Amino acid sequence: MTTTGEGTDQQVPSGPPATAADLPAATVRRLPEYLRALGALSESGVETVSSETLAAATGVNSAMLRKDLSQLGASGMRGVGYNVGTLAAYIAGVLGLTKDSRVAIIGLGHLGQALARYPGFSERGFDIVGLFDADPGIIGKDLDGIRVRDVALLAGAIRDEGINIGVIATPGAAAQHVADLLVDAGVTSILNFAPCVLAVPQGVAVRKVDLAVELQILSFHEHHKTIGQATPTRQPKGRETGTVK
Amino acid sequence: MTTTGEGTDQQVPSGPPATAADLPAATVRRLPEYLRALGALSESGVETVSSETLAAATGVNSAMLRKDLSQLGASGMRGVGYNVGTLAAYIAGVLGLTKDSRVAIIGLGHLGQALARYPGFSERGFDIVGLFDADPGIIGKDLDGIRVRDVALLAGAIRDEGINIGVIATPGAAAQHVADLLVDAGVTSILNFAPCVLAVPQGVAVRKVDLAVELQILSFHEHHKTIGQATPTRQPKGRETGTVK
DNA sequence: GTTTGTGAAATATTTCACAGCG
DNA sequence: CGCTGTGAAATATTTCACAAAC
Repeated sequence: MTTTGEGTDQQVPSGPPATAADLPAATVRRLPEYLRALGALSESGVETVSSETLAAATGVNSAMLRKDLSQLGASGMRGVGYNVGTLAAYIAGVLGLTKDSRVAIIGLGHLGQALARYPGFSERGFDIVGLFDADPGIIGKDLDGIRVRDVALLAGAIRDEGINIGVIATPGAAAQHVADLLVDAGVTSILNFAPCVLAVPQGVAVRKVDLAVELQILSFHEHHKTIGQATPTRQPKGRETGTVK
Repeated sequence: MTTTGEGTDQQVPSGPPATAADLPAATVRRLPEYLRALGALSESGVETVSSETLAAATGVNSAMLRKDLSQLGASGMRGVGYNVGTLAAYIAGVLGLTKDSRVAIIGLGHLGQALARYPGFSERGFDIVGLFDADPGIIGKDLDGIRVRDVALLAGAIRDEGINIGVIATPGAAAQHVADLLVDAGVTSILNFAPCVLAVPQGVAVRKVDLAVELQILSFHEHHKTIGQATPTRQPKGRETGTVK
């Protein structure tokens, strides 16, 4: 917490980000994808990867991948490629994954319960340390060793337990109230599954995931099916070997 | 059997989309959001809405909203605004929501089960008609009145039951296989929750939702929260509605 | 008066293409 | 050689600002 400006960012052991403050949003969105693909390569025992191969594994253009990485400050070896382990560690550093985050989930209906038990979170360094709900029928329930607490205890828990990410999985009507609680207690990162737009002060990052929205976008493409369709997301066309190569 | 033609555009009650085939992807992504906000307004008894108000409710710039709508072919009344009901019907028509879609969910671990029970799907016209898994311990289980079937029966069910959207909620290792089954049986719209990139032929729309990716993007913002002086983007706001992208 | 609809400008993002390094 | 790193071109998207319509 000592650094100001940008000159002397403290270096973490194996090659952490020196500059990375204002990456393009589009680049940031792709970093987790690169990281996942690198993890798969690493498990396959691959040591080095070319931008072409890594790009194929993540469904992007290789030039874009190189540009993304160069913007991070990561670098490869010409004629060779990128070192899988080094690059993965570097990206993890940029994403701030070197220290685990502490997550609270608010709202433990079906979706919230599924999120609480989703192994992908803890696997990637997100510790779920608090579960909160307003329904007395759910409070007290134990989910994989974590007891659901009354949402009235949320603010205190955030402060006492170092929670820095809030996941809102309540009905839409309650979401803004929960967001206010989170923000007032100092949380600046919110993942919102409720179908509504949250109002938050500047400096608070909100990401929204609306499952029905995704289906509606698919519905659009289904409805306007013509030959030589459009691209919904970044996806490899034709027929390519899906994952690792 | 992917019927290529669509020759006769079906008539929607109050103003079916005549042109809407190749909208910008960014516009399509926002349509479900507009629709949701319009639904909320409608429930409040509001009859007319200005682009400024609707934009605020969806977190976008009003000029962009107007441009989106004009690209759809929807129109408002100058000096007045847009008719809530008419506009909602129009957008629903463009999205192809006038007929219900039939959805299969494959993979009924915690996430798949939560999706199967998520009320937001049926509320918005997506009928979940098939649940499939490969685990004998889950096959036969009843989830809200729908019995989980063996994934070996998937292809037949797609053809017999008119399933046109597949939701993949399996582990990553099984996802490509399931995608192949879906595509071979004629499904051209896939929502993928597995943490991997799917290879599909042209003409198949895939959207991917990776919950851990969202948290990692938040982690990035959390990690790089410093400064605050750098770029004062116009618009000093105390409390904005928005989403970090 | 208010608010839409839209060209034109401003940004952001992606792709191309190639120089230069190992 | 093969592959990275990157300017420059091509696209896509967002915002501005204002004339026209009600």
